[in-house]
Amino acid sequence: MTGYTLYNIGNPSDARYSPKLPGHCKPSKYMPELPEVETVVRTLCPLLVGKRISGVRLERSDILTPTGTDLAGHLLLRTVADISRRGKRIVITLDDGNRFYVHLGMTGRLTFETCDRPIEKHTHLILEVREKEVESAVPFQVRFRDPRRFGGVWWLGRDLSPDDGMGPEPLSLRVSRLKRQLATTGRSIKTALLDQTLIAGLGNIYVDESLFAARIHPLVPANRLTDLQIATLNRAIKGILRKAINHRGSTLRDYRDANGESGGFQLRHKVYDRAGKPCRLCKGEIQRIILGGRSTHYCPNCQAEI
DNA sequence: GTCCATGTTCTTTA
DNA sequence: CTAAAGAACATGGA
Repeated sequence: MTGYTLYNIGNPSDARYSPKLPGHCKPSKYMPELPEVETVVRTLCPLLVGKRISGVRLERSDILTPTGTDLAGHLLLRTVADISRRGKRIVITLDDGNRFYVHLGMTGRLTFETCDRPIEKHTHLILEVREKEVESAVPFQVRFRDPRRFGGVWWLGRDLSPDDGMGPEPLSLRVSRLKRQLATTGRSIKTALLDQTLIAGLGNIYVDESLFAARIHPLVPANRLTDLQIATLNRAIKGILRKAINHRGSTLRDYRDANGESGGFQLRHKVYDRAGKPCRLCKGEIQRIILGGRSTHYCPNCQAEI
């Protein structure tokens, strides 16, 4: 049985596939915004859909909401029918119609691995999956690991919806809807775009990049944008997200997705994490300010104040 | 020891 | 009352 190469789970010569040695485990910085979550969903989909869940290990019960849900009872011997994304949520649908979602928070990872790989610290949930119809099929594991535990697993069942509390999806957002959403608040456009109830999926990186692409200053009140600015912003958000997804997300340091591949969009960041560096358009100096408690990067020259 | 970090939610303030 | 600002959550890297 050649399960390793069959499922293309990564290059065995990659450091990730060697046993971890003390001091040899490099730190990784994971950036789970919409493009990274989309990349995880796309890589997991062909590996997981159609497989049967043959084992469930919840190492930390407090990452599960509602606490005390009988996850093993619900998942064991069920088949994964679908994996999709809603905002930053990874939604998994079972063959009996029950659903749950995983949120990666700041440091969460959802990976597909062989069972013999060492289990890293802060691994909170392990699902063992096998090919459905094959007798004695090689088992694999889906592991949820999250050092800071801002992420977790939410059980939805058949009645709750992953749309709950989520604004519209930016990739299919009409200008009229964006205008209606932004009209509801006088907060800065930067803060408004981070609000998942107004628009789903954007995080600190892609808000900064989108505002730069639209040449809008982050401090402009959301409800004071002109119609032209809103139309430009809508196009900018879609363009930035599409490009980031095409590059499999943004990787700083040595992040790899579930297939062992890194993202590449960080090389195309125009403002994020570039404070003090020259603007790629005008050569002016990229500024960094704190807005809503988060670092915010922009070019004062390209992004005019109001 | 210090400061900083991708996200969300609860609490405090205006 | 509501909207907005701020703190909190937990861990690890620089």
